[in-house]
Amino acid sequence: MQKPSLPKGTRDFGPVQMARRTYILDTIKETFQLFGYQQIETPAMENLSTLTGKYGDEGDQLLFKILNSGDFSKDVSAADLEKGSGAILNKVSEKGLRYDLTVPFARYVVMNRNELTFPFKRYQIQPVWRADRPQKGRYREFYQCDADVVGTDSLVCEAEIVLMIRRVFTKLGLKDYSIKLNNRKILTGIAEAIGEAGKEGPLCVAIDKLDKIGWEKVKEELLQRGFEESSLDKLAPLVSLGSDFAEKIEFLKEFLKDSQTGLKGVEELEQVFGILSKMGENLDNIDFDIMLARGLSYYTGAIFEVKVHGVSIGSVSGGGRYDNLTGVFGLPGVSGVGFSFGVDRLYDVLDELKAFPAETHSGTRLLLTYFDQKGFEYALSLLNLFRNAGIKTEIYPNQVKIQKQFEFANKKEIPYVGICGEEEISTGKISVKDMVSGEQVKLSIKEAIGKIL
RNA sequence: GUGAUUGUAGCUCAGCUGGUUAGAGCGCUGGUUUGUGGAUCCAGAGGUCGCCGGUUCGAACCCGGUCUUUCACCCCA
Repeated sequence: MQKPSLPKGTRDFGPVQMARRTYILDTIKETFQLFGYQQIETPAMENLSTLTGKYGDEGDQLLFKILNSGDFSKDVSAADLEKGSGAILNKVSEKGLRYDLTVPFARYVVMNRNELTFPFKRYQIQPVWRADRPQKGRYREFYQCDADVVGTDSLVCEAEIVLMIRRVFTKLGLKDYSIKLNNRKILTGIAEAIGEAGKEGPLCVAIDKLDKIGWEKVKEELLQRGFEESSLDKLAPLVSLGSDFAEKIEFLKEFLKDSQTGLKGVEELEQVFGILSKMGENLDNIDFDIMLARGLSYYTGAIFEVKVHGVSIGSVSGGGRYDNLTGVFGLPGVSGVGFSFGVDRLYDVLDELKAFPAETHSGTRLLLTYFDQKGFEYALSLLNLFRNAGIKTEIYPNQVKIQKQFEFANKKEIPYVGICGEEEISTGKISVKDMVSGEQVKLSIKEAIGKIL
């Protein structure tokens, strides 16, 4: 007999964890629906050709590939083996597990373009898999909760994303967090303004580490990546910018005055704020972070990232605007914007903050107990009466000592125990014991239902 | 993928520089209570010391490999 174990980076979820996960998921789901998003699901596996090349070289490495069924090595020659794993991959595997929900969604939109009504708002809550090295808040199997709208470039969508994030966080009782907001065009503009046009990619990667490693180290890294000393001097004033919104915007308008794209980015951001204020909303929890980058290369406009303060978990949500997501699948010119909640990380955050509400009354309310065969049969006859009244009721299935049955109720934190003995049977009643207070009263079935409901 | 780190009873951990039958708390099982749980008391069960191999008279402890945990880098929810 071998000891069973789980694959690296995967977890089981017990009853308590599942109750908490559904609490988070229901909150998110309800919010998405409130904003008019419709749910879809896509298969766990996609054709490898759908997935590869969408996440960069790093991403391709992290894809879980599925071995072909049957004799998977029949097409592999000795010469292929010589060339290494790259040469045999497409001969042994043609499917892979989904890496995120955005790419499968893009595929879905392209395949169903004639049936969909645009702008199309969909949400999707499913697990994704990454062959990453597990760490705190990082798993190989985890859930994403995506909401995207495609077929419109309206900035109302951006504003609504902010509102959805805020609503979910409020419902979950989280107050100390910030929705970091930036615009890819501003980053492009900054690269242009400092004389390093087109290099916003490496610029972002390095600058993203500012909090962690400091300006000096960031400078070092940028020099290594081929940035000019003079460019970095121009960049310096941005790094030390204050936190005031208006101040930042004014500064950027001046700083980016020669960059069409950059100014467009600033304008878009202002518009999002404008829409929020027309909706009667404030800018609470919003943090315009000029240095927010985010890795995914397909973002072209707004970018979001949400961090909860005072916890060791990384970002719990992120997203952005993409102008041409479906282009690779042959449908160009479809703009979209979307974001995603990481349930597993939200769980870790709530856990760390001890912010889960006390156990809800989702479990059994009443356990019917008895002493002997007669009582057992009496209890059986009562089961449906309680259940039909809407009370979650169970009976201890094996005839054991009544102590056992009480212990069972105690461990499962069942609040009421109904006792079926001689006296109760002869009077057609039931003794109901409140397991918290210890009080016990003999009641008619009707009265019992009234008490427990 | 690179560099570290962890692994002893169901859980949390002891186990001194390698030396005889590996311990504790909690939990679990049974009893104290033959119509009653959560508290007390009594008794008991449970471990191939992650796995494989090596060094040694002798390994939980030393060495190598492997898996797993956690962490940094990379990247990300």
